[in-house]
Amino acid sequence: MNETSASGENLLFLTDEQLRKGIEAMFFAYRGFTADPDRILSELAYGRAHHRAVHFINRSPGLTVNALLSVLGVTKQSLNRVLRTLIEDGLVESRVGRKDRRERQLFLTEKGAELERRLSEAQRARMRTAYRTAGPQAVAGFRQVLEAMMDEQIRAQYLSLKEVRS
Amino acid sequence: MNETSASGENLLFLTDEQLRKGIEAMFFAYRGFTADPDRILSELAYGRAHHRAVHFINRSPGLTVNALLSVLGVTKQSLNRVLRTLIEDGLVESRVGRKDRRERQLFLTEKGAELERRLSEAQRARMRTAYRTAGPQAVAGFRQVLEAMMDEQIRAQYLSLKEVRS
DNA sequence: CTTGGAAAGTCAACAAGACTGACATAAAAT
DNA sequence: ATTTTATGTCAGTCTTGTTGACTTTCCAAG
Repeated sequence: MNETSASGENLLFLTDEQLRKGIEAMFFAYRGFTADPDRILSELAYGRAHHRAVHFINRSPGLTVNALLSVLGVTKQSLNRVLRTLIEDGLVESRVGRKDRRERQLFLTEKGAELERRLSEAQRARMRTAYRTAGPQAVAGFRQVLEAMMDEQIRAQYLSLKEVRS
Repeated sequence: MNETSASGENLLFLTDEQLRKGIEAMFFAYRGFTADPDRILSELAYGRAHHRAVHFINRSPGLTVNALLSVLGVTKQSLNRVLRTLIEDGLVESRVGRKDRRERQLFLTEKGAELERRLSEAQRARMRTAYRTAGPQAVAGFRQVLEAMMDEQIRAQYLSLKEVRS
């Protein structure tokens, strides 16, 4: 009822109005975040699902289909359609697993890596600009809040990949 | 190649790897951000599109269809399907515009407001927890980066609603 | 060694929600 | 009177999610 009740301490300053603004900021920012890759993808008759698959295959070459659909949070049937077109178009290579031959290991081809670079460069450019505009301290806060917003298991997954691979 | 090259200044610290982590943080956090409302919506055979419509009608009662589809960034055909079900189900009321009788002004019914509260409370709860975990300074940075990530016109739209309505 | 799950992946069919295009109606503007 | 604007609707397409049913491969218990 009293909006100014938290104005002194500034630690418990979470009015519903401020939370609502945060919610809308997420919504609008996410739209900006996906806008540039979306434009590139639509030229090629691909969608966001293709982008995500290519992104994570690039990040972890050789990961299995199961690992990929787990990180993407979709069903294997849904992923499979996307994956099939990427393989048909020669962007992704699917090799039979070395140890377990039921598994398929996924890799980007040179052509796939090229698309990945194009997409992620567009996305990074926007992120870079936003980071520079907001400044280093803001970036740290940005990451902290986003991490706190993730589901538990997802956050663990995310944090476990925080280190750069050699 | 050398990761520590930016460790001194900490102003131009934007390695591709750090940008990639930011991109993934957005992806995973957005999933968390929508997870709670999605669960509620699926019980009711609604989707995210319904949530967004209800959210913005609640924020700006009496806004026109045109204004709504502009803020949502979808076509009228797409919005219309969602809006029709919300009106049929008695969550949204569409009144002929007072000044311009071509326009329809949109309002939540009590039932609609109830769903809005349920959805936004779930979302606010997560946001509140994330904010408290990260702290006030992080929250400020979070908002700064998100604002910088929006498209120009969207940001203007967003900022113009920054003030609390009476 | 065989057989009977279990696990990984694929195929088929369906649904939500986005899109475009065409058209209808009513009201406002010229 | 004519044109423009705001809204709604119908039809059809696309992406990307879903479930269900199937094949191939592995492993473990008898």
